[in-house]
Amino acid sequence: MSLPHAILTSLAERPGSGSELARRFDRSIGHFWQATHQQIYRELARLEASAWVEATAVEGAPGRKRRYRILPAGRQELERWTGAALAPPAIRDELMVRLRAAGEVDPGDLTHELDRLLNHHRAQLATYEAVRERDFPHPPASRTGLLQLLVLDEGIAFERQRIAFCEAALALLRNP
Amino acid sequence: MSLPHAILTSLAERPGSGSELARRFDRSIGHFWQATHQQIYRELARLEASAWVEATAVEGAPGRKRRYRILPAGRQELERWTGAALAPPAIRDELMVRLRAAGEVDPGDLTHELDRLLNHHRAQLATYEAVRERDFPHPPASRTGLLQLLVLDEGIAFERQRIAFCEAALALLRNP
DNA sequence: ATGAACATGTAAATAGTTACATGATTCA
DNA sequence: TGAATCATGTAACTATTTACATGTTCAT
Repeated sequence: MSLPHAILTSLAERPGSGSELARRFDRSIGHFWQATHQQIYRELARLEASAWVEATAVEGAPGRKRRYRILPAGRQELERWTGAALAPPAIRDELMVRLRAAGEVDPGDLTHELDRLLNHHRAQLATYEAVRERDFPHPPASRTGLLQLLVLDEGIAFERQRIAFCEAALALLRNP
Repeated sequence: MSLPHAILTSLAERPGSGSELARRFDRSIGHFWQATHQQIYRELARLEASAWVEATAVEGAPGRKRRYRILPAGRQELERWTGAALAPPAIRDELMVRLRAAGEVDPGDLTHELDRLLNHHRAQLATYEAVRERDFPHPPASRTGLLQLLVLDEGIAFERQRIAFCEAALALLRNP
């Protein structure tokens, strides 16, 4: 389970409130580890109970906004986890199951859904490419930047692969 | 949640007992939707309660083995699901979170773990390629076969991408 | 002062994981 | 006959999702 460490990483990059983290997740690390705001708030409470982060109330903000910062113990935990045993990914790919099912029964409206999925992946690819142009116009000099770019490029490669796959599946389903 | 439909698909391809399904998952559809034997038994009980599958006791087998078969209502449900709305994948990729973390703290033994992961993906790729040579020496003629091959080739593409990614990450972490 | 937007949180349901238990057959 | 193996299952726990609730500030 990577959520607590994804949050610690995000807070190590920059302190922030729960809602800010939720938005940051939507744009950044959440592309690789999704989380709802409920998950994030619950996890922040746990991280605070473990004394890995601390929170201070933010005056003059709507709601009862709290700003979280990572503590030295939290950074130490993040470092421990970074080098800890790494399991192979637990793959759960609904699309592949669907296509195997489509080999056994009539696929019905699956081509329509594949079209929608194709649009989603094209949009995601465009988003990643825009982020790349904006944040990495030149090769980064720091190790941090190089790692961020490596991960971003993997996102780009993933979306391209998905697009090609959806196109191939559509071609196959449309030519019986 | 695709598990019930992954099981229905597997039973549509061929009837079998819970333990046989668990083994079949390990070799086939489970590469895209993992499940433990406990999950499979629980789900089979649900599918039986929904009258989508039926079970008959197998005489002269160890334990109290039961053979499951898909029923017409189950095939109909599988068909409905195949064309139903398809959500974009919920990505949870621990490796990417690790590498982002490695940009913020000392990566410690991460290179060692990356090496182990690299071996895993190379082995997985070899497995897929062996399956491909064994089961698809010639282009399949049936739609079912074409879809199975499409999915298998996506698995191969995924493993290749992972291997390239692990190698790039290792190169980056080793050259500071 | 009131409604809109924001920030945080509670509660319940579902899904997945881990550890352990039980019954039946096979084989030394 | 008893240990090993196989097949099925129970129980407890953790993680994730979905729906809803509450309090605060800001702009009208």
